[in-house]
Amino acid sequence: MSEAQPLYAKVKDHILENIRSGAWEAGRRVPSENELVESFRISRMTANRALRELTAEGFLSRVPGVGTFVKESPALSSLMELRNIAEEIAQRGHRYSSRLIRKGLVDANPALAEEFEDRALKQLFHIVIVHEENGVPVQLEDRHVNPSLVPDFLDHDFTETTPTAVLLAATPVDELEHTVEATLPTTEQQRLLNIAALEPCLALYRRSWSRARVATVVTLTYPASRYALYSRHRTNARGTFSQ
Amino acid sequence: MSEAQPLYAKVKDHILENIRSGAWEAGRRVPSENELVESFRISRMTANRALRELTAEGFLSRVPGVGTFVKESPALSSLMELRNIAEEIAQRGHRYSSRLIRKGLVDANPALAEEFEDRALKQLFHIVIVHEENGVPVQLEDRHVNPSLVPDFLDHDFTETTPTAVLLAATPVDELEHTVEATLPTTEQQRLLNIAALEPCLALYRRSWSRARVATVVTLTYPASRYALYSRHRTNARGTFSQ
DNA sequence: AAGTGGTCTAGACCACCAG
DNA sequence: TGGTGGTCTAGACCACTTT
Repeated sequence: MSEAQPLYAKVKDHILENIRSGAWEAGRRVPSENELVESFRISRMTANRALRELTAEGFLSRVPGVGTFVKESPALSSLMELRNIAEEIAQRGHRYSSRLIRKGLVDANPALAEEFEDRALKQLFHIVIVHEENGVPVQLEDRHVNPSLVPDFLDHDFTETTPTAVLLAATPVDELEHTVEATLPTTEQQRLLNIAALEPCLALYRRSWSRARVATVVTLTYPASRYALYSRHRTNARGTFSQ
Repeated sequence: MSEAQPLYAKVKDHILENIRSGAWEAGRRVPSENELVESFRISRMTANRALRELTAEGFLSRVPGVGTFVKESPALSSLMELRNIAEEIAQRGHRYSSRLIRKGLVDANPALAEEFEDRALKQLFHIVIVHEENGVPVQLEDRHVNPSLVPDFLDHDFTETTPTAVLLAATPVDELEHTVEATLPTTEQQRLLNIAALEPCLALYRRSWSRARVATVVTLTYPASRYALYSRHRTNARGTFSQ
């Protein structure tokens, strides 16, 4: 299980662990480069790389001549919350159901290995599920999961628990990437979602990272007539908008 | 003007300049670390840092044993941020242009008054703009603006400054609402965006509040083939996700 | 003066890929 | 076999801040 890990990555993990666990609160000073050199028995360049990358990633801030500090974690905006579709539908007072279309192990190909940022990846879990609201298909979920991060993924019966719930319980989500596109459905999608060929769809593509590795890649397809993505949120007090 | 610049930054700038200018197209091999060592008279670690950072920033991709290459820059728009589309396009090294279709004062109707949460609203600013990337329409902006919040809105010439930039400069953004839908284009949209009737589009509807009042309501229409919405963010260190 | 981060060097070893 | 990227070291000089 435990891959050979570069030294700078070990240092980063150690620091992140302390931040995530709450042991090091925002504003707290983290070990200096020289202190890391001693405690990890590494060169200063390696310690520097760990602190520099964590700074670039937004976890730390550095002040020359003073030290390195845990940064306030910015309020997360909510357009793309990881909502559990079953709960979302239940919240609207409707009946949730699902149909499991595919569930199994598939061989990786170069494109999938690239998506998972892991050349060595040989096999992946793959599931396809249709989620229904009052019996009407509203979402087609096509998901690949990294077996090394969630080895027991296929043990679940996804009629009772959604894949999202399983994954959230199994691994922390450190980072999310979303892409939203408009598409016309493939013939298979038309069949599974029971829609016309000219019904436009929203395709939400999402990658989730856990501990610096891609845990799952999913494409969610929504018929336009039955679903829209929505969010509303207050902006952060500092008004931090790009430009 | 010319600040003292670290060596790795000079190397990064040199490479970015070549990418932005189009001299180095996507897929093209960039100089190897050893080649940079020779041409810039730097150490390999410095060359490595430049290439590694540009890779982390999404400009390059590296393949061990093979080389470093200019990455495709897909047209992607951040969902979460209020990005200025002109800067976004410029950032990709492409040419931004726009066509002003409509600009003026319109009477409010009940639906608009409802959207602006202000029954007393009598008139509104209205603009329609087509934004182009390398001369190709990529976004249709249909925007209403609350005159009481941005009285001088129409004084601007939107060929030089985008409406987003004008609004961000004029009022703080306190709250945002987004809805994303997939649509098929109306005939007018087909004409303005120069797309086929069967080209699906993303419709991003956004309301912005400033000081508890709706400042602007905008619908941004993107042809699916030319644009996707994109966001990537780190989750809060404490892992605060809904559900 | 001592400690901090910011940068840089000139080597090194390794895994990987190509011809 | 030679080139590539990936990592690491043990030094170094600098500007800066704190004591």
